[in-house]
Amino acid sequence: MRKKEGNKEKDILEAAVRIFAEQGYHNAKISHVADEARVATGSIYVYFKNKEDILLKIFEEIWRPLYLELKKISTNRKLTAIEKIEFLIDLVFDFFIENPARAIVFVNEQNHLLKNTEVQFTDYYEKFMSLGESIIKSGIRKGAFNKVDVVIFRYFILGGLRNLLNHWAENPNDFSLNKIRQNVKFLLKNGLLKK
Amino acid sequence: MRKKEGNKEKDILEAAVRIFAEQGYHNAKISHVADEARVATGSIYVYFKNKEDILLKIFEEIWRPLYLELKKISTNRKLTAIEKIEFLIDLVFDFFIENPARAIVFVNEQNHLLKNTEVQFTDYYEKFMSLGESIIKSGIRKGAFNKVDVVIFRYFILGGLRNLLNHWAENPNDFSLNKIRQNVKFLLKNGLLKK
Amino acid sequence: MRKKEGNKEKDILEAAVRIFAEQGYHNAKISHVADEARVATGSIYVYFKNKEDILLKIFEEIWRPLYLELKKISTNRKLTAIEKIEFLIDLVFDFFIENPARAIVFVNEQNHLLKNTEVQFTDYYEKFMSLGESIIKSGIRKGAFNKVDVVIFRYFILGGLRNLLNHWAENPNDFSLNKIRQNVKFLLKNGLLKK
Amino acid sequence: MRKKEGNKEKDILEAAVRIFAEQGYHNAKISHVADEARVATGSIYVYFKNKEDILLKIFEEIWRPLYLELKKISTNRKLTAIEKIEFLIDLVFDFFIENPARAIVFVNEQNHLLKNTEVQFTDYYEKFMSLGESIIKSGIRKGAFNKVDVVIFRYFILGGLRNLLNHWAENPNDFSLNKIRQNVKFLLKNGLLKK
DNA sequence: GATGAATGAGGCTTCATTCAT
DNA sequence: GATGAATGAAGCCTCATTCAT
Repeated sequence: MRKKEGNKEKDILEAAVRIFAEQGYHNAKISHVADEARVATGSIYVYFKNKEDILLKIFEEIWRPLYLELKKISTNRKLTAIEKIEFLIDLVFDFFIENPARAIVFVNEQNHLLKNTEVQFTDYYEKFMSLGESIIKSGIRKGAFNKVDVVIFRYFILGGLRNLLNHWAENPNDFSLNKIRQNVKFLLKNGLLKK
Repeated sequence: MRKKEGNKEKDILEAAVRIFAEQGYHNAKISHVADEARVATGSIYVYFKNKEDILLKIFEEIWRPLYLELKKISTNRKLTAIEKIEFLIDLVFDFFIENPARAIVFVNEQNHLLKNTEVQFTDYYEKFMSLGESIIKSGIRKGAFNKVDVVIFRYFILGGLRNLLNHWAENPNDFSLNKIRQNVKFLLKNGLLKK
Repeated sequence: MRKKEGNKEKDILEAAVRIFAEQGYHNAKISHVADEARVATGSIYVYFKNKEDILLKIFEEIWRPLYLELKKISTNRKLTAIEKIEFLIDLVFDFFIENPARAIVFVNEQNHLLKNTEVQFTDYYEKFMSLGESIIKSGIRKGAFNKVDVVIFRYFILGGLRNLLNHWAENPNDFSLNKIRQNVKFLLKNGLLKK
Repeated sequence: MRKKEGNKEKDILEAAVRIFAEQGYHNAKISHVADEARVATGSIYVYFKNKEDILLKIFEEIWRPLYLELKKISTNRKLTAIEKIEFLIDLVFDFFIENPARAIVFVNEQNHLLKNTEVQFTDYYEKFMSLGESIIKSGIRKGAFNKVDVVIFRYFILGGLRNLLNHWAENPNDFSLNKIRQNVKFLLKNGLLKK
């Protein structure tokens, strides 16, 4: 019996991230992804149902580890709410810093997928977001945070991070991710106005 | 003298915003846009070079008025930096509130266009952003604002706004735009931490 | 406005009959049909939903006229049952004699279509068959015909005709259609056994 | 000496008959046949040159036994011509009654194969047909049968039988094969007209 | 022989764009 | 300018066949 040669599924997924980041999902050609993964076109369909399925799996691979890590943070009783938020930000930055192409795909393609009601977007996304919300809520309850609307806050902060990650990933030399990280944390904590 | 009946160019542009918002630029069909605009498919090409050109014009119609309005605000000597920032936020919200579909297109399709080096994205975008930056810079110089990195700040705030606008436009009943507006202003000014 | 040039739908249908007859439906390529019809590949899809739709329309064009003609025959009060049967046979022969390729498609592709429960096969087929059955039934009732099972008879006679038509269409020189016609009529009337 | 366990070739052939009958040869997938035969896809190609070869072997398995049996009948000096014809019909019915799926494949796929000049269709088919013809001829010579054209007769009768077998195999409850058998024999002998 | 992962040629279909009227 | 029929390049996907184990 012919054995699996290496890990083609992983190869394809990683190639797809690179190609989708470079050209955008809709402009990317399956045959190009196959080339990048050093695999025959048909092999893609051994591992994935269709083009969209690749994208779905990419997002699964984004939100599953992010959720699992955030869960550890959120259940850590030694951390205050603000520390948890800071760790959350670190988590996101660290995750994408190791694979900027993934950041670009994340930023540019998630909305289309979420809008497409035909497909089942990974559950881990909503789980991650809920966990984030509950951290904020607990901070508010304990009197540490201002009384912001958590849902609004979550979309705001995620949108801000996404945009920064995107611009960093597209132009890594414009500013270091650590500088971004510090600024975001500062802004989140203190706002723009000098006290 | 007989004017063009009904201004087909405007009809097409508005139809395209609705269709692109609904289905996404890449999934939208020109023939569908034509139907929505109650115009023949071929007529699209009388007014636009190609499909991408429609999108480009849509963004021109977004950033030109935004820039022109922001210019008025930024040159108003009676306003403080923080007031200008608040007006900027109001400006963006007011602009999209009257046309949520435009918000969705703005959020989802700008990155692809910016990345495409073949096309000349509207200058007004960069002009708008520069103006925003200079307002921040001036606020910092005058000691009113904390010393944040203005470029980082601009991407962060724009990303946050975009994401909120998108979610509001897709689910207008989840939260009122005025509530969003207040929360964003508060967050920007004071941050999350209670003083 | 660009007007329809000639009758492309008819051209395509006729080309498809020829190509499907020559190569079989499954081996036939749409691009080949387009070439044969002197039409661009894409034009096929202006007139037909997909490849199968062409086949469906071909059968519509077979059974509709056959049914309409048989209706005239069956309602003609001057004809006896056996005369009607003879006319029915003539009808089928005359119909295919003018387009042998149509006979081949009819013979070879109808079963696949009938089996495919996804598609709606033309109603005229069943209508035609019912009319044929009722002619036999009336002949039996009037004592002119032997008491055969009409459903069995209908499948038997149609199968026999189909097979003859097919072999004639594939090898028109082996025997003349008129000789076939005479033999079939004789067999149907008198059977094999000499009295 | 160790025999091949379970006779894979036979398993594949029988599985193929079932699958081809269900879905048609062209829609049937080799991998599906392999599943049905509980064999790996690759094993198919150990026993058969390609997909078409399976079909060819199926027809070999149809016409060889039919021919061999008909030979016994035709050389039996105790039988009259009409008895031989009746036995021929019984032979065909008995053969397919034990495997209706085979009847469906026989009906639907033989023409495509016969048309394909690349492949060598089983000799037994022509031998069977010749034998049938010679029975008729002898009946005519001896004055027992009407003077029909034997070639026309053979195509007619075979087509009729095929069509009946097909409809019976697809809808076994519509009519019993024995009833069909009686009707066919009666029709063949006496024809439609009452004497 | 047996396996099933891997292959890649090929075909259907889509749809932005063109063009004759 | 306006139309919408016509075009044809291009891409996703299928699946018979191969081949390394």
